[in-house]
Amino acid sequence: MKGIDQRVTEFEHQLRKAGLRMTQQRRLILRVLAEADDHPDAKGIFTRAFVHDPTLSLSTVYRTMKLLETQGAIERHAFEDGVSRYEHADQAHHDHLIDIETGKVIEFSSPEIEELQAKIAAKLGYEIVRHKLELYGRKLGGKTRRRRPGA
Amino acid sequence: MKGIDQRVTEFEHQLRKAGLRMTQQRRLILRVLAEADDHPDAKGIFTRAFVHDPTLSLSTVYRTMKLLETQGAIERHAFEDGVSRYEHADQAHHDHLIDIETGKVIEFSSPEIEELQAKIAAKLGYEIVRHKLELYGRKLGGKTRRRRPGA
DNA sequence: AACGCAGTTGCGAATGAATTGCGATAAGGC
DNA sequence: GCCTTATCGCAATTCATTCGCAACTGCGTT
Repeated sequence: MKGIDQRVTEFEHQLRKAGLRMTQQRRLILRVLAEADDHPDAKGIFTRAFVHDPTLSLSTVYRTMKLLETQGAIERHAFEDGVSRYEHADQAHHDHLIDIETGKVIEFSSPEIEELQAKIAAKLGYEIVRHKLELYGRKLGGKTRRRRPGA
Repeated sequence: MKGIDQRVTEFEHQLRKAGLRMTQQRRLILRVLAEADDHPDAKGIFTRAFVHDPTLSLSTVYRTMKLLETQGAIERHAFEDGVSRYEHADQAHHDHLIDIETGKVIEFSSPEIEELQAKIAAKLGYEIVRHKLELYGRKLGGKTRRRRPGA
């Protein structure tokens, strides 16, 4: 995993290049995002950041999320709960499987599916710019399926 | 294609069974939906219906959409424009390709992708309850690709 | 054909996520 | 350190959707 500080520094350069500034607030929000291993929404990010800086405002979080998104530093998702959820974008593309009972989000990726998508789009006369694939499911079997120690 | 009147009647029976009523408003909205070949949002449905009954209110459209959805008569989609869009659900399952330039929605289905999805979910210990696949793309080639008269 | 009662409606107010206007503040090039 | 201007905090605003409530209307019953 890429270091958090490194990621912050990279983004700072990116901002500078665009004539923008690296502020305390942005640094803090970036840190919160980098430390998150889930997909928090704006309020969630605000809450976590607020602990470290009680002067931070929710508007700033929203503004920063929009900025980060247009800069390509994060991805915004709209799952079925109606709010926008975010995750940092320095990792490889992946899709999501959402546990409809717990709301837990599991990431996965499938080159085969991507390939089929491209093929379908091409057949319809389109090229895919981006896509969204969300699977909503429930855990199999009463007892949690346990992996065999070697499989 | 199933007749509109037939569809309305079917739904009326479905309502009766649930102790609900077939009202003028519901009949009208149902008709508008059945005649729509696109994916209108609440306001769009309201506008089309309002022509036939200027006493109709937007709240009623929203309420009816929710009812129709829980009754399984329509499907609700949340594409990237932030509003809920609807389509009647009497047809086979399909996914959507959205033209990012025109907003046009094209329907398609791919058993191969569905199969892969199930396989992936199973590998993660899940069974899929439903899924959402949206492709966002732009039309290929400067000139509109024309189908050969026989292909 | 009239009755009655619960399901429905229209209206306006309320909600909640996200955005914005504005005066105050602070980043960072000089 | 200074100055320009991007950014911030706050309150007010927007926009989709929902809700409260009194009036109304399906529709099974008499």
